[in-house]
Amino acid sequence: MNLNRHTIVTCALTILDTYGLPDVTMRRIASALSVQPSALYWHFASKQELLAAVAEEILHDLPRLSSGESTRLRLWAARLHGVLLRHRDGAEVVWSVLALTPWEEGIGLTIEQRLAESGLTASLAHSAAQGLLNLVLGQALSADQRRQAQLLNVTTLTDADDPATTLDDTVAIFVAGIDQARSC
Amino acid sequence: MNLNRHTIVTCALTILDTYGLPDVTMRRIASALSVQPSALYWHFASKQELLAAVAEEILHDLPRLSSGESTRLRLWAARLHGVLLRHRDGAEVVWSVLALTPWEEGIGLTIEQRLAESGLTASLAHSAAQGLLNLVLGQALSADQRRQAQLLNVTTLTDADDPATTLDDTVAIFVAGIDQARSC
DNA sequence: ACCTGAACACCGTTCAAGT
DNA sequence: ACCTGAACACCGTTCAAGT
Repeated sequence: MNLNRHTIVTCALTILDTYGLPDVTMRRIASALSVQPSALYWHFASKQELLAAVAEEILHDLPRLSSGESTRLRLWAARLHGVLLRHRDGAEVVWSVLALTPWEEGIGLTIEQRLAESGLTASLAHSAAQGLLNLVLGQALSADQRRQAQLLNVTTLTDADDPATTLDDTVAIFVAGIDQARSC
Repeated sequence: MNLNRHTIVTCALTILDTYGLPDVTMRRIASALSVQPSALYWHFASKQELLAAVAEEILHDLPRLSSGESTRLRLWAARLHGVLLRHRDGAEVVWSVLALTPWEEGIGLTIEQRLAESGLTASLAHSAAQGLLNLVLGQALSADQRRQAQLLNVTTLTDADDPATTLDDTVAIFVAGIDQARSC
């Protein structure tokens, strides 16, 4: 009783971190809040809408990439990566929500604008922004999946790969490629 | 009756292409084959195992990146992208399966080997291979998601973005970055 | 060896009805 | 305005039993 959107989102995040995305179900959230599943539907029209709010919460600490910061792309990418890895399955949640968000309203747009400022053609800026975003999300998703595989020790992994290092390596490569394109 | 693994996989692929991944359920496949759901479990231990076979089928047409082909990375990436987009939700299926595959047995390893041959350090070759794979998978996943959004016309998209063009743009950037790293 | 039938423990969502 | 209770149409998986 006395529910509100924020309480529900917080509860969902707790379940996410503790048990993972497959366990984030409407019934599970409801039961954790000692409420009927149908009660959630007064506050959210669907599970998708609830997950969108969860994704927003995950991205809340992420600073905007403001004007003139095209040189800090690597830093910003690392921060996005860090924010995603702070929650279990964070990358998957954000990705599933970003999929339904028009590009114009997503975080990719600010990257595109910085790249356009820094002298890329509009078309290349768009492609590069999309690529960089997918690269960071993809690395985070892979890291999450490895984390899960290790929990179930399905795999005997030889690598003690640090996700943050690998992320920075790949982003550095991509940014070097962008700089190359700029000078042509 | 008279089921076998191949028949089941083919049926699953048909449902995938026609209705999308959410509709690929054990019960749905069984009913399409006029069989009880439990019958599938004689041939596959779980849905995961079935999906792994589906992913293998999707990747079947993909040529291996053989020795000395590091210069054809762009071409190979385009082929992988193409294979993924040939089936609805293809990228998602392959990604979910690749997540459970040890790196040593996945398609990423061959990329890593080519890059190592071409003069990258072992560590960088590993990162770059992972990044390139995630980039291609990520672009394919995004393209799939846009395709779906357009089917439900959730979004009024301004872009007539060609996925293949964008893919090649981003891969070209990444490969340029790799070449840069090689010459240092 | 290969499949049926029935069950178990779940899902998301809807909707009349209560307070 | 906000929540309960009950239902609907689904899931993946197991397992005794049939042939």
